[in-house]
Parts: sequence; C-alpha cells; structure tokens
Amino acid sequence: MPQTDDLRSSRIRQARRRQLIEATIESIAKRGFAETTLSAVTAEAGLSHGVVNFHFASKEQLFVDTLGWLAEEHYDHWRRALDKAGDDPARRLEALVRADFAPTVCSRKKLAVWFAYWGQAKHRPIYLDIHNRHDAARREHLETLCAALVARSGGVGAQPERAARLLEASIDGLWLQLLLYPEGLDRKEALASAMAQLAALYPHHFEPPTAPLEG
Amino acid sequence: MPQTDDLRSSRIRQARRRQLIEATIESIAKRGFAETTLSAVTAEAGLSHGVVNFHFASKEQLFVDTLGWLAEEHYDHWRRALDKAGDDPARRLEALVRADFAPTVCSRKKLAVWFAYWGQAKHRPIYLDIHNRHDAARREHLETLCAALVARSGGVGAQPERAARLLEASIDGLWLQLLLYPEGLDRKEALASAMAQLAALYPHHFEPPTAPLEG
Amino acid sequence: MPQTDDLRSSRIRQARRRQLIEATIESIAKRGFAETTLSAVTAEAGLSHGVVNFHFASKEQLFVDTLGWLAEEHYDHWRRALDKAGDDPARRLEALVRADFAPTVCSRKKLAVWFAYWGQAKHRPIYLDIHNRHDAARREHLETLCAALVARSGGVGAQPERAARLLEASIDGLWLQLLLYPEGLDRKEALASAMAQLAALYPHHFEPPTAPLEG
Amino acid sequence: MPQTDDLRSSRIRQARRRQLIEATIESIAKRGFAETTLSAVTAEAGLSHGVVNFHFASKEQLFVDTLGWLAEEHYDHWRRALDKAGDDPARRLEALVRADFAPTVCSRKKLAVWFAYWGQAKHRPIYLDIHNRHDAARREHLETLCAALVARSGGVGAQPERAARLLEASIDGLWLQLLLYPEGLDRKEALASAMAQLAALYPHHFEPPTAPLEG
DNA sequence: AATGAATGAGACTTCATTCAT
DNA sequence: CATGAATGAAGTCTCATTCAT
Repeated sequence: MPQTDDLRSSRIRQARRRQLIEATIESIAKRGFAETTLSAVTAEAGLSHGVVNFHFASKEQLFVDTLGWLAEEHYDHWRRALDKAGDDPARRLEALVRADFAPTVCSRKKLAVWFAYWGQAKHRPIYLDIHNRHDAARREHLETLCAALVARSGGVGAQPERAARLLEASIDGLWLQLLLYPEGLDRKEALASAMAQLAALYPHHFEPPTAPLEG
Repeated sequence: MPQTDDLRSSRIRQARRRQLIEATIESIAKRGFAETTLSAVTAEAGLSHGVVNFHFASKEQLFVDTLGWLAEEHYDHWRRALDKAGDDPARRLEALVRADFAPTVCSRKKLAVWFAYWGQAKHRPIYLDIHNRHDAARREHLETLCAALVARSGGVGAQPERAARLLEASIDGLWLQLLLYPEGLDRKEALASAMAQLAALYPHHFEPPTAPLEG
Repeated sequence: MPQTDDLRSSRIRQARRRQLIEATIESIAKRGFAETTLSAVTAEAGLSHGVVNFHFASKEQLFVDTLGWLAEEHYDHWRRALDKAGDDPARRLEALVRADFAPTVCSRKKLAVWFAYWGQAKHRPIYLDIHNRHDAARREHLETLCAALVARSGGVGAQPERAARLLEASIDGLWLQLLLYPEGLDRKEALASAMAQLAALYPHHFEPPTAPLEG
Repeated sequence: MPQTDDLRSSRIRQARRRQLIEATIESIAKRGFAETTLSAVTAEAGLSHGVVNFHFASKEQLFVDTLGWLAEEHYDHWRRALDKAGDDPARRLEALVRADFAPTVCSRKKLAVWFAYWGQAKHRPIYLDIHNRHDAARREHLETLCAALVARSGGVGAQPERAARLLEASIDGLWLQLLLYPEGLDRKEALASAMAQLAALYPHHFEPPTAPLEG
C-alpha cells in the first residue's frame, strides 16, 4: 500500500535526520566546528558516507537544523518547567532559572555546542536568528516575572528590564564558566550561584543558598 | 654593523607578526574561525601569500599567538585601570568592572573573536590554557576585593567567592548579549547593567545607576 | 547482496590501486622521483586529481606500495623460472641469471625505477627493508647453487659466498650499464656477459658465449 | 689595487663554491635528493640563506657542478693510482680496481650520492653526460689492460671487451651492495671480492684472495 | 533508501628565487 | 660580497558533493 509505504518512509527519514543531528552535536562537542566533517558525523552515527546529502541539502543545512533542534529542545524544556511551577511569580522565576541547570540542557557537551554556535554568531546571521527566535519568549517571561516582583523591591530589583538582563547574563556567564573551568565549578554550585543571584536581586523573595544545591 | 642589523631585522619581524595578528583578529571577527584562511589573513594585511609561514610555524600557531596577544592586551588593560584606581576597594572593584566595558576591549569585533576562541575551548586545551593563565590573576583580584567589602554586607555579598563569580559571570554574560543582540543593547547600557550588578551585591557601597553610563 | 557488493567494491579498489601503481612506475621512469607529482601520476592514469589519497594514505605510501609491487613481481618472476628449471644446479643457476634479463623485468623503464629507489635507499630505511626482504631468498638460492657447483671447481668458484656475491654484483652492475649506456649495450649482450660471468666462475659447468644471446 | 682585489675575490668565490658543493654532497647523502633544499645546503655549510644563488645560477646548476666535482675527484683518484702502478698491465689493472675501493671514493656517503645521481640518470641527460664523459677514459684503460692480459688467457679472459665490462659491472654491483647491505659487507671484503673477480677472469695473473684485504 | 567510489575546488605549506639593505 | 625578508608558484592533502549501482 503506497500510503503505508509513505508513512514508513517518512518515519525512517525522520529517524535518520534525528540520528544525524545527534551525531552532529556529538561531533561538534568532541571535535569542534571546524573539525566536524561529514565523514566524522556519519562515522559517529554509524551510517554510510553519502547519506547526509540525502537527508540534508548541504552541510550548512545540517548545522542549521542541528541548532534548530537544540533551540527547540531548550524551549520545550523551560516551557514544561514553567507549566509545572504554578502561579506564584517567585516560584515561576525560580523554575526558569533551575531549568537552565538541569542535566539535560546543561551538560558540558551541550554547553560546548552552544558556545560553538555563539562563536559564529556574528557572521552567520542565520544562527543568530534561530537562537533569538527561540529565546525571545524566554526573555519576555523573565522580564514579566521580574516586573511582578518589583512591588516589594528596592534597588536593582526595581528596574525589571535590567534585573531580567542581569539574570540572563549571569546564567549565560555561569554556563561559560562551566565550560571554561570544569574543575573550578560544577553544575550544582553553578545553580547555587544562580539562586544567589536571584537573592541579590530580590532579597525579599529569595534566600541566598548556603551550600551547593541539588539540580 | 651586525648588532644594528639584528636589531632592525628583529624589529621588522615583530612588526610583521603584529600586522598578521591584527589581520587575523579582523578576519576572525569578519568571517569567523572556519572561514579564516591564510589567504584571507594575508589579503587583510596586504601581504603576500607565503609570509605567514615565514613568521609563524603554522596556521594553528598563528591562532595561538593571536589569542595570546589578545589575552595580554586585556590583562594590561585592567592592570592599568587598577593602578589608577587608588586604594579604596569599592573604587578598585568599580575600576575592574568598568575596564571590561572600555571601547578598546569591548568592541563587537573583539567580542566576536573572544567568543570564537571560547567556542573551541573544549577541544583545544591550548586555548583554555592561554585564557585561564591570563584570567586567574583577575579572578583573584575580584575575590579579594569582594572579600574586602564584606564587612558592611549581608546577603550574597557576604559570600565573596560567589559574589566574585557572579560578578564575572554577569560581565561575560553581558558580553555575550552585546554580541548576540547588538540592537537590543549597547556598550553603555551594558556597563550600567554591570554597575547595577555591583549595587545588587553590595548595596552599601554602590548605587544602581538610573540611566546608561558613559564608558 | 552485501557480500557481492563488498566483493565488487574490493575488486574495483584493487584495480584502481594497480592502475595507480603502474602509472607511478611509468612516471618515475619518465620523470624521475622528484618530478613525479601526484598530478603527474593521476594524469598518467587518466584519473582525477584526488583519487590517490582515496586509495593510498599518502604519496609516500603510494611509493612504498609501488616498490612492494615491483619487488613482488620480480620475486614471482624468478621463482617461476626456477620452478621450470629442473633439478640440475647448473641449469637452475643459469635460469636464475637469465630471469634477470627477461624483457618484463629488464626493460629500461623498470631499471630506471629500480635505480630511482636504490638512489634513496640510504635515507629511506623502508625502501631498503622492502627490497632486502624480497631479495634475501634470491641471495640464498644463489649461494646454495654456487655451493653445489663447488666440487669440480678451483679458483673463485671454490668460495661459494664470494662467487654468489660476484654473480649478483655483475648482474646489478650490468643493469646499471644498461641504464647508463643504452647505446653501448643491449639486453642480449648484457645477458651474454652475465653468462660469461658464470663461465668465468665455473668453467667446468659453463661455456662463455661467443655472440650475444637471445633473451 | 684592483687586481689584487680581484684575485682575493676570486679565491673567496672558489672557496665558497667548494664549501657549498661539499655541503650538497653531505646533504644528498644524509637526506637524499628530494629533501636537499637550498636551506639544507646553506645550513650544512653554515652560510646564509640567499648565498647559493649568488654563486650558482640555480639549484639545478649546483647539482650539476656537484656531480662534476665528484666525477673529477674520482678521475684524479684513479689517474694517480695508475701513475703509481708502473708498467706491468696486471699491476695497473689491479691498481685501477683497488682505487675504486679506497676510503675517499668508496665511503658510504659518496656511494649514496653516486647512486642518487644514477637514480636520475634516465631523465637527466646532463647527469649522464657528465658521468660518461669522465668514465669513458677509465673504460678504455680497462679494456686496453684486459686486452694486454689476453695472451696467456683462455675462457672469458679471451674476450677483453666482455671481461672489461664484467670487471666494471662487478665493481659497480659491489658498490650497490655496500650501499644496500651495510651490515652484510664491508669495504675490505668488497675489495677482496673484486680481486677475486680479477682472478676469475685472469687466473694466470691473479690469485683469489683467501681473506678480506686491507684497502 | 542507501552505498561508497569518484571528482575537483581549495586549503595549508614548502621552497627556489629575488632584492633591498 | 653577504644577508635574510619577501614573493608566489606549485605541491600534497582534505572533504563537500555527486552519482552509478
């Protein structure tokens, strides 16, 4: 039956694409962008040499789709975290922060890949687009939630735009430190530092943690 | 006179090296790492094809020396800022933060290059080494100064290690945002945000700025 | 059927390797080692630029495999000649000598290639290895056969080691003269001289030829 | 005084040429033809990079002149040996043979260089020319002397042309074996083998040596 | 839908040669 | 006479892409 065949074919195609994208992530993390050849990707995936051009128009398209997949995974992750957080703005903000330090999105492998893409952001507008498209919603949530906490805050907390920016900056900066000083900082301490940042911005809503947190 | 000749020869070599390193920075910023071919570099420098291997053992060595030059430039920059800042810990801390947003080190060009290198940090230990070697001193200063401000602080400020980490993370994160959202954030507002971070950590020593600052 | 595919694929690869090795021999003979570029080889073979590195790890490996092929061809050649020669030591020795002047192994093209490799023997131990590995068996046969003829011999023939060495040296030296004086010496006269050498060493077993021989 | 200056200048030039030629021989022996770059030569000579093109029109000319120098050295060497040998043909022939195994001309270094040149003979007619020009006289002497010994000889010795050819071939072949099997054969045993060759050709005039000879 | 041999553009690198000093 | 920085042609090798099977 042709229809069934098409369905099966389509499922296989999806599976192959996914397989190749994951191999690409693996390879970028392991070898970096420049050394990630299509041979490296197909070898990683256990597939044959010429298969990439069968599922992706070009190497560049594979990279673009890989970033898209990564961005979507991240998006889905914090959206789910937010959905489970209830209605209290402080709890929602905390959930957003915690989401970024969950093992799935905050492994050293994933961080290496994120920074590999960011390292090319300036001259690859398409990467910037994909990233910003997915991140805009998160920025808005951050700002809205910061604004909701303003009432009882003085100081920086009273400037929700800056507070949101600093929150995001700290998280990104902690990610960078996780990448650059793997021995000086682990994921739990990075999370604790991020929670401390919340406490610094909104002392009426958050307590600075005194020890590393369980992520 | 041989000695004079040697001196002149050495000066010429130094000048060429510098010229090529600057062309490399220009090219990485413009084209990214992968597209920075030696032809691109020599064309940028207005020199002939083969010069690079005359002054650098290999392309990789050119990249290594370029990062070294960049790291040293940054180091010299904040050391000078610190020297001019006097003895008051708060002023010294502020000087350190301001230094990172000065036009020379915080142009979009330089940021693109920094993140290009960081994007390869995981699989190029040599890049990590060079970066960390120069950065360790700065981290120590940050932590010492944070510790000096602890006395009148509660909250996060009372944890100098975390405070220093958050300060550095915010700065790096703001750098990333300057790179990723050139239209959403300029250097002055980034500096204002960094000063706001100081105010959040040490409210007794710093006021949150109410408008973007002159860098 | 995968197995069939593998077999076909393997046959194609073998054929290409052989094709490239023969083109290499052709090119070394025509242009010499230094001028034998990969372009020259692929042009000779009527193939595209990049094939070589597809079938050989490097240019050097191509050269090594070419010498290996040459050495094996020579080995097979004299083994077959020996097999056909019967049991009489004198006939076997003669067969061994004649084999080295057969058109297939003693063309000016092949000689040029052999001496091209020998010209690099001192600083390319791998070439020496390959050559000696294949030649050791031949030296042993020569010596054993010389020893078998000793009984009725006086003079040099009574020293089988030296006799064997001189036999091999004369053959190699005649090869060199064929290469260096193509107009002063042809293959048939070289063979006659080699047979004369047998007669000089073992006058009871061999007659010096009076005219050039048919090879 | 201009004339004096010219003389001095000329002497210096001659010295430099000689210095560079010897460095070339050294380098060909050590690295082979292909790896002998002009840098290698000047480094070997302890001179500066650009000096070669000042004394030789091109790299190729340096190689040609080096071969010329080598050929002349060899020529002078056997001429002197011949001059000292007296009038007896047998003694003269022996002198000629012994000359080729003297340490100065028969070091492994020199052999490597000779075979390096011969390895290119086929496609570099100029090398062939230089070699043959110097060698023709030697061949003639060999043949004349062989002819002079014919009277009391039967067998191969009665064919002076072939005898001379076999004598030369054995010597060249022994040279090749010295190059290829440095551990299986030393200069003294090679000389003994060459004397044995004389004995094989002219048993009435020469005795086969029973032990290696002092060269 | 997959394989993998083949292509050829383009990268890095070497090096003979030139030339200002 | 000599130096050594500079040039640029040419070589080897890599690898994205194509395509017959």
